[in-house]
Amino acid sequence: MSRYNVKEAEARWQTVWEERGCFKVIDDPARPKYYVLEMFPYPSGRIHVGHVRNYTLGDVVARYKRAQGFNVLHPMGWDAFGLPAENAAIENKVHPAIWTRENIARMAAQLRSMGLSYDWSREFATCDPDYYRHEQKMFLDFIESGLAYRQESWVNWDPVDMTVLANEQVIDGRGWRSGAPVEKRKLPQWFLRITDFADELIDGLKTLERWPQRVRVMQENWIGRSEGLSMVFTLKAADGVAKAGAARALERFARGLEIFTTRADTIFGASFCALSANHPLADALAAGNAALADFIGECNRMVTSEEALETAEKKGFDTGVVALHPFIEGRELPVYIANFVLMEYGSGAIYGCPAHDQRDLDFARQYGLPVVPVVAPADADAARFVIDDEAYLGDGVLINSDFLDGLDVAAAKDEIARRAEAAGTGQRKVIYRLRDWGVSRQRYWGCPIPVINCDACGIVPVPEEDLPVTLPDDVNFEEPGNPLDRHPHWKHVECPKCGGPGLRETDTFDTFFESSWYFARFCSPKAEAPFDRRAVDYWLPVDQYIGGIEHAVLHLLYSRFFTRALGRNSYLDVDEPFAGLLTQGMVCHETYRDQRGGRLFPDEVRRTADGKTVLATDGSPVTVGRSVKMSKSYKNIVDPTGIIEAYGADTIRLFILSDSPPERDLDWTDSGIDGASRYIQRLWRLVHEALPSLPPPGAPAVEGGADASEIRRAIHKTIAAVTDDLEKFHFNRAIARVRELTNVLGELAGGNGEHGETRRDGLETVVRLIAPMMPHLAEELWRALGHETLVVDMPWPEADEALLVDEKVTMAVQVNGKLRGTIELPRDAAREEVEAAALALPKVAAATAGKEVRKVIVVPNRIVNVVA
RNA sequence: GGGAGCGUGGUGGAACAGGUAGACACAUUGGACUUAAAAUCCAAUGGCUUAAACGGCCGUGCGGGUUCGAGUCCCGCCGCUCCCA
Repeated sequence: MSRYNVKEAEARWQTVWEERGCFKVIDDPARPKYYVLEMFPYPSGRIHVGHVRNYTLGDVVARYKRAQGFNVLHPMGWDAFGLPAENAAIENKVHPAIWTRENIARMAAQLRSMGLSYDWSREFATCDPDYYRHEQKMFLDFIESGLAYRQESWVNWDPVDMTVLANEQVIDGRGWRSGAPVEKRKLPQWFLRITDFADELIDGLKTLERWPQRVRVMQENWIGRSEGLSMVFTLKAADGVAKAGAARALERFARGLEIFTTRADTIFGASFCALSANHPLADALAAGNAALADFIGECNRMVTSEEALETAEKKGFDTGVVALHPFIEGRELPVYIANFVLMEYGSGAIYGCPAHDQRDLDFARQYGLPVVPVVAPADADAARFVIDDEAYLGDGVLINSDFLDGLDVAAAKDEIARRAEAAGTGQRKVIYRLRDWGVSRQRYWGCPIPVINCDACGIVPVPEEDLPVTLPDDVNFEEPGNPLDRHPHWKHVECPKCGGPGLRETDTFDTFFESSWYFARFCSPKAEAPFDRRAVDYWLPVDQYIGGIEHAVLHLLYSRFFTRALGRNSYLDVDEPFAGLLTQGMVCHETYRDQRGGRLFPDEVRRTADGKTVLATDGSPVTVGRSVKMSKSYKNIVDPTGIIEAYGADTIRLFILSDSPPERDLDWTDSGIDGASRYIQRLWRLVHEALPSLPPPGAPAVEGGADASEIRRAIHKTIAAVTDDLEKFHFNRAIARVRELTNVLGELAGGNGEHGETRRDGLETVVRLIAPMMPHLAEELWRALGHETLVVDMPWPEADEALLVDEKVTMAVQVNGKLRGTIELPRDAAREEVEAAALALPKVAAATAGKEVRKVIVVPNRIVNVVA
């Protein structure tokens, strides 16, 4: 028997789908829609296995929903702006636009070879001026509606490359490329007011029932809402230490020091105040105090991540200024500058209550400050409750707290807030960890920010008729710095308002800007307007979004915000862009090292007959390391295009879906690929061997007796199970179920031609069930089975409910919870009958010998437990 | 440090809602076919015990608990992963 010619068949069916326009979708309000989207790729040059996994998952969903009768939108495009193109320009002297276009062409061809059901007519790249012109208009509307604003802000500056670095490009305080120490610089930057939507973004998470819980938790933590109290403490110089400088500084803070706390209930345990090194009062005090100025300098050099703040030694500098306790007459709290207080959080000033905050406690122990517990666990002896080296963070009853004594934490917070508000010294306040989104990037390969700076008129938006502001092509990357800024004339323009000399903004947008609305553009990619309202109203939200967990916060949060911002500017009418989210796991592979410890690529090693892993060239031993995420640095990468060439798209698709559930990490193994390939050949053979003994398609089913009815049950149970599995994205289980049915049919294949109709039904069912997962093979076998139609146009098979329940059931019989045997009975047999059959088992009799049967538990059709 | 999750054969993983643990594969071993190999087909495959078993015992990270019955629920440990980073 011949073999399935994978390569020839896959190319042929891809052409057929293309020629017939199978996946071209039109808006049809009369039909239910389903929008499935995979996170579009950055065109880095080649697709990798992670892409293959992502797009395979999406394609299965798209094809399955299509078979179910949905009008499916399944588009693909390119997240085409970004830094790698500029790096390529520097390293290979190729223009970013050309590099990007070439990569897109190569990757699109690779994707096409996978047989994905995209509507390619909707393809676009975000670097198309026709795409980003809309984005520029949106931005101008955001400025108009107050959602975008410009402000001076700190950036990481690489003095050698003369460029701004993202946080992840700063490694140990040095630029990742130049290695030069990074400086902090203040530059005017554009921001989007995402914090305006903080509460909405939190509330919206509750509606996203088809999102993974952990992504919702991550976003909630990222936004970090906390409710607290802002209070003003009166300041004065401590006795005997007043200095001229301090006095002047205090004059500026005559109204007091604003502090923020989420634990106002602990106010009676306060023993000090602490300021951020960047607090204006710190600045003012440092003016007359060199030691303090030094300390502030030291704090500024410190890494200010939250992690570092948690673990670093708590350090402070006593300013000699004291704050008056708002509720204890005459109590003075020393004011420190402390390295663990952030200016960005709250007001940049806190009071410390060491007994109930670990950082405050560490600090108090270091500087010998009092530690007074004011909250004790409800069951503790208040008089003896002391704090050792661990702060008490739990709930409890207030002690040592004057009028708060006896209240619980929540009531105490409330009472303090009430009194502070009544006295005019405080105010309830909600603060967020989330900061506004800085969108300015000092880069060439991005969407130009469409504003002009004029000395006379200030910031002037580029008039709508002048959009898009496009990038100049004639740039060079030979010199450091932003080519847009260096360009001889690009930035020099007339001010649209006064006609005087103006300067274009030379920054471009953060590339998260483009990815925050691409899903909406896919609804009407060719529209003159950014969105055709009828199209977006029909298609949005995305019903199923699929991508990597690494975007759990930024991209997904920005998109949720952007959708709302577009709503506020009347572009769209949905709140949540992605109704369902599936986050796929990483693709992993073993790692290899040679004898000298150098890393090896998987294709540099081979397995010997006795199972050892050796170097392919000389057979020397290789150390096998554990499986980790595929990456260039570990060299544990596999090129999917090579696999597709050798084994076909269906094989790689089957392998990717087979073993691991989509959310979990997937271990890439060569034997897994072989196994997938074997199944494809086996199914092809099974169908072709059966063909001569099958009736023609469409022949009426005939009753074939008990055997045939068993097979029919197996077929319909498989349909029901696979359907359920696909609904829940349990693709690995779906494949297991199909393989089971294949095994059942395989045992009949060489038979004498009995039950022809049933066997045909079985094989056709398998073909239709695998169609979303192995679409080329399914078409090939569908045609082999004598059909003129395409399986891609066939409706999803439906299970016959009547065939899902067995007439006979096998019930397990336990004695005291231990399995002793099974009994076979008609379904829904009477309880007495079941009991009698169970007790009649010799093993049951043996196990209960000499004991009294106290109880018999019968779970209908499942289990009998004899308690003796 | 805080948060989330996960621990099942040699391996990836099944087990819906507490009811026959190990489906489906991979790997391995034995056999058939073949001059031979590949491919394919058949069989075995959690551990211990046993000559062998349609026998017995043990078994879902560890210790306890709830229940007629626990991989699944509860409590306490141990280990790993991810996120905040």
